[in-house]
Amino acid sequence: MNTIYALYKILYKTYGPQGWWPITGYGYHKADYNFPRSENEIFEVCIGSILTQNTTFTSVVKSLENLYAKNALSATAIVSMECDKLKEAIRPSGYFNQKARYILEFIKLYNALAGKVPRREALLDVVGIGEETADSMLLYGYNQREFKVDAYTKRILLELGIIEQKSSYSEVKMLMESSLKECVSNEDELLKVYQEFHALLVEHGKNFYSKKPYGVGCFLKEHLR
DNA sequence: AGCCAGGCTACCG
DNA sequence: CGGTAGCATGGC
Repeated sequence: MNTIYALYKILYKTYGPQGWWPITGYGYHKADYNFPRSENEIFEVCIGSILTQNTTFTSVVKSLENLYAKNALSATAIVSMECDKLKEAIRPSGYFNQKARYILEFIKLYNALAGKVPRREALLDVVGIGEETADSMLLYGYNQREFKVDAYTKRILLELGIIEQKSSYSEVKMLMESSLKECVSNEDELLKVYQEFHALLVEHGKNFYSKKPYGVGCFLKEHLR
């Protein structure tokens, strides 16, 4: 068992299953991996992935509920909305001008897919979709084995001395994926580990890595010694 | 009052 | 290439 997988086991034992990605009208679905359950739920995860950029998820929930209340939580409904109405609905998540554009740009690709799984490269070609957002859509919307790296992931691994400050997104992603593949041979199990691990890192990050100095009281440091 | 949040683009050197 | 201002609202 390598360090990364050991880290996962500690977090899972501490916090348990997280049930990401939460779905409007249902919420988190702990220990139930049969999500998303429909085309519209896949779409919702993708839109949520854009909305959550540099924003708390509670704000995203408000935006998604605004869209839901307008019966506009689908690709066809959003493109037929007035752009100002879209902005109004997603306003709570911040950056509503750019995010409205990003959503409309994404929908072009989404419609062209006709239900198929997008290639990572195709997602990255969409304005407003960077590496983390692409991996978020693929991992939680399309159940693809793509590890999602975020600010907490880097912050925690840096504090533990596992990566360096200058480590790039793809370097961290590859480290996580190669380490986990060594320990988890079953592909379905590996997908679950990717989904839970990222959520667990966020939960742990909120607890010990949101304000400086980072890592005060973090028990991972002791466990990995 | 000020800092941070489940980032990305555009532009700089 | 790596580094950073700007984007905007809400919560604490």
